[in-house]
Amino acid sequence: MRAIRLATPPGTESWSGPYDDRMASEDDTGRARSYRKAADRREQVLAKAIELFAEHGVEASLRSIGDAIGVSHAALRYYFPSRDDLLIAVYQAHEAADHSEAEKQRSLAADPSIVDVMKSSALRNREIPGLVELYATLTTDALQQERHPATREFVRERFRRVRAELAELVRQGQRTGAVGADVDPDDAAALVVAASDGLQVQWLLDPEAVDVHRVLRLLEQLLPGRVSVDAAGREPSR
Amino acid sequence: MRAIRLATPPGTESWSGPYDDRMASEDDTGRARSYRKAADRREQVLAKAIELFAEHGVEASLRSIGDAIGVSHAALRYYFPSRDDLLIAVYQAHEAADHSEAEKQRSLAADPSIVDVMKSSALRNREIPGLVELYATLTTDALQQERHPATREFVRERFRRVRAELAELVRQGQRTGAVGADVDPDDAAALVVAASDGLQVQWLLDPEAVDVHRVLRLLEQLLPGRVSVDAAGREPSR
DNA sequence: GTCTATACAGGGATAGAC
DNA sequence: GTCTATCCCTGTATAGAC
Repeated sequence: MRAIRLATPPGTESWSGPYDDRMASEDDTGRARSYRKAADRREQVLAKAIELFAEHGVEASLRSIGDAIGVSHAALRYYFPSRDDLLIAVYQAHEAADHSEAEKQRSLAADPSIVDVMKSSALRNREIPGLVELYATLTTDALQQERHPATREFVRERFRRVRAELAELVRQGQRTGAVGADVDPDDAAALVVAASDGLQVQWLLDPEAVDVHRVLRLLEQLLPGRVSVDAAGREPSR
Repeated sequence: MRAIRLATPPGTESWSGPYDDRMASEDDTGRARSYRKAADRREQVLAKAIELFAEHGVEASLRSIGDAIGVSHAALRYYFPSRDDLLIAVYQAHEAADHSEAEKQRSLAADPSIVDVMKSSALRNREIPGLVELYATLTTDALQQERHPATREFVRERFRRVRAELAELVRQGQRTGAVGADVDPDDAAALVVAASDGLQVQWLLDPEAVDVHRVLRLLEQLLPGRVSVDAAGREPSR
């Protein structure tokens, strides 16, 4: 239906078997031992959500997910208190998978620049436009305080964390002289995140018109800053 | 209820009087002469929408707007085919007002740089977070093809137009030597738009953490590019 | 502890009143 | 030409089955 793909994080493969009622077994207290079942169900919901978001974009409804696994839409809210929480969980599942992917690549090229990080992230994202759409949606949902309080907190914290990590990379670059000393690390971090996010939105809307990777390369050429660039017109070697 | 303000564009002041049924008068064909009325009604709906979006953010419902002017929510769709069209109209009303404001400021400082344009826009936007929220919402709604086709077309065209205008500014800057010749104008335009949009989202979420104007100034310092910067560490004079 | 039934408010859409 | 009634499909919320 839609040319949108999401990465399937490890451990969330679709559960094709019939409903496995482990509630039948009981422990010595006589209470249903349903922890394992609950965890599995949650995984099943998450996996199906990833699948349907990949197929139909963020527009996939809770009812469609519930139908697909044979429960009512209300049942989903037992595992995910709101649709927002499910969206967040899907994004986090991707984030975890993407992080280990990034680790793998990072071991190849040590001492990455701030833009390197975003560039390789952007390259990976090209394969999963559905996820990028979901991320962008979370980001603006977060602006609507009363309708999306959970999303607001999640996105706000994520921005803080990412900015802090990137600012640290900038400081490292300044110590090695790769980045100009006149660049404020926090400002540079905010700038790179903003550029990266904004470019991906433009790209989703107009893939022919905007090349995220190329524009980020432009930013990379600029970012060394005037101080170090004055020395020479050299390429950043990383 | 909410510390959100939108600019009230000229000609859309709230219509406080009772319902003015000009349909009573007829022209020589005997048909109701309702053009004037329809135009007024549309203005009234638009004004009330601006008011309620300012008060409650984008979350204001069609029903609340309809209630506020004494018609059913379905009636609004006679003037605005969908809620998206109403959102777009509100944004366009702002855009028009903002454009004449920008013209006024531009006459003061001739030959503006590409970032100058975004900087002064960002300064004006600081006063109207509700509008910035609405713009950001339009932008990601546009990604959802089947749910928001009208928004998609509007936003896509707007991005194209803005990028083209800014790219032209970059070319001007390259002719005067203010911008390095090694900077691709289209890429620079996409970059500045992306940074500007992305920063405003981060600012809305965390006003203490991100200073849009200051980060755009950083980008401005970077943007002259290596070629012209190699010559000297001078400030852009504009 | 896990889930269904059900009700409600929101946006979208249509038929039809007048 | 302007608008209401009404229906469908969302996500949210609660009561209660088991």
